Amino acid sequence: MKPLVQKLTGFVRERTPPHQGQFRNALLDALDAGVVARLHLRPVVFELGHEIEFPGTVIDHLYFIEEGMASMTTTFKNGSQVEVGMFGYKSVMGVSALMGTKRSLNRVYTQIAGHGYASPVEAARTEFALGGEFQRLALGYVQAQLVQVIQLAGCNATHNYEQRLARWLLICSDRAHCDTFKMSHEFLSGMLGSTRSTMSIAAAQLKKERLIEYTRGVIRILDAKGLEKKACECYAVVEDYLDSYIQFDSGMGIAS
Amino acid sequence: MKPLVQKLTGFVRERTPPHQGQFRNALLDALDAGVVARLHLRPVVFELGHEIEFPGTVIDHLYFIEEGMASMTTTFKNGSQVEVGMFGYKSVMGVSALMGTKRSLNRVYTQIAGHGYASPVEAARTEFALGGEFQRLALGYVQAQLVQVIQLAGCNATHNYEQRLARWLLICSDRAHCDTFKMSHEFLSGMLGSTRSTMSIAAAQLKKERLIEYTRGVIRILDAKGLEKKACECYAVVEDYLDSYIQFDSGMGIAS
DNA sequence: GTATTTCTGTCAGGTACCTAACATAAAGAG
DNA sequence: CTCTTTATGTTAGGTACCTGACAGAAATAC
Repeated sequence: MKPLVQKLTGFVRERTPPHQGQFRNALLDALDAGVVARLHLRPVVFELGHEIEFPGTVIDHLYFIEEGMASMTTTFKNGSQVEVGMFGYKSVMGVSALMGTKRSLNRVYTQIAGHGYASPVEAARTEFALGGEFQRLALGYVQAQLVQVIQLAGCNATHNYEQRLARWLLICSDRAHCDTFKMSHEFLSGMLGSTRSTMSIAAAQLKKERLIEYTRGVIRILDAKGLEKKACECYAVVEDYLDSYIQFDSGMGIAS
Repeated sequence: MKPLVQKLTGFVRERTPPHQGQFRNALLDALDAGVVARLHLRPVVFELGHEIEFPGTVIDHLYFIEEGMASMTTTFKNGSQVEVGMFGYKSVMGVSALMGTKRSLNRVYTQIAGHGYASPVEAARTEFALGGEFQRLALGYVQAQLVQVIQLAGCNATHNYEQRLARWLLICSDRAHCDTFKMSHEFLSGMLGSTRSTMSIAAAQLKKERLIEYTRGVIRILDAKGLEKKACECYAVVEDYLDSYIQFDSGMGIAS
């Protein structure tokens, strides 16, 4: 089996910055300067394929992505992997360390190179224990992660690969603020738990409809709106929630 | 489409009680009497099909099951439902109310009738804010729920219906402490996002191997060990974590 | 008792996806 | 430039599952 992690540098075209504030990580940006100081942030670079968490390893830092994207996968006994989460500039990685877990339960690794900040887990735990804004946002993010994976579980049981590919590309684009990624069909098949030939067929269909274009390992989204129509509703559900969890007293209960 | 909720009274044979302590809900049982008093518990009965949470509705109580089982489902636009979580005597329902969400996001309803306790959400929030044992356990449970749904997402993408049916029956048995359930193949197909005929074939195979037996809407597990071999590993992963989250400083990081 | 409903067995025809090849062409290595 | 590697197109044959249907039998209603 080919390695899932591949070279991905270059080709990441920047879109508009997400915030006017100090941080491009939405969660950090929502925090007061005093809180941020107590998190003892240290800038970090996420190199392509860098393993951020590995099952069984002690979680020693929380990570806030500013640019780039990371995936969480679960590995089955037979060695096959499936993606079960995606992290970007609206995410914190390692929150399970605040939930009573000492060691990582899933593999998390960089899919699109970028950078961000690390906070030592003791500092984060101390700040969390104060019960203030940081606790509120961290818990809000945990809930957002739960919403995502709930939707994913349903999606995987129900929707076909063309829909799921469209969803994946859109989420990837949102997480990383870019519409062009360096990734092969082989790689995508690993993310969606499918096969290379199935991905080629699904991708060819999306290309035919002029929603995406690609050549040898580079995919670009041409028509995000059209892709969204093609994708299952799971994309919208997940993104809507992620957009809302940062606001205090938000519509996080969603009316419908 | 037939209603998913069906009559289920009777046929629930009791197994050994889970605890020697005061509560049969594992989480309540782990709490000090003082904490329990502050939760303002009120006994409740979970009648079959009773809706415990509904999307968009304000969460006003947390519920601790002592007997019985409840499911969480997600509903797609086309009306189809898939189960994305199961609750039993090791669970709390409504924890998202402690995570910053006011309104329920998914439907939760009783699958196997039983009873338990309700705690008004204000009391639970106040106790949670103290940062003590209750907070620790509630967060541990949220993490356990995350582990479950992560595994489910992978399982739905990877394993076949025979394995998934075996897993479902085992989890159901664990949640409800019983090995005989009143539920039809039609009902099971709804839970697993499949069709009645597929479930009939999968169930017939398990019956042929003498792992289960059934007649017209009543299923009994004959050989839990054998069923566990048949089931995918997802069953063991989920149950192991649920067994461990209550112990303080537990193996919740799991070594492998 | 009879009539109706519910549950399960089964099957025919179809779709989605898989396995596992083989072919082609672009990119990269030397 | 040549050779190798990598990415994609494509296909043949097979499996798992779906749709939709029909039949028989058990449970329930009357």
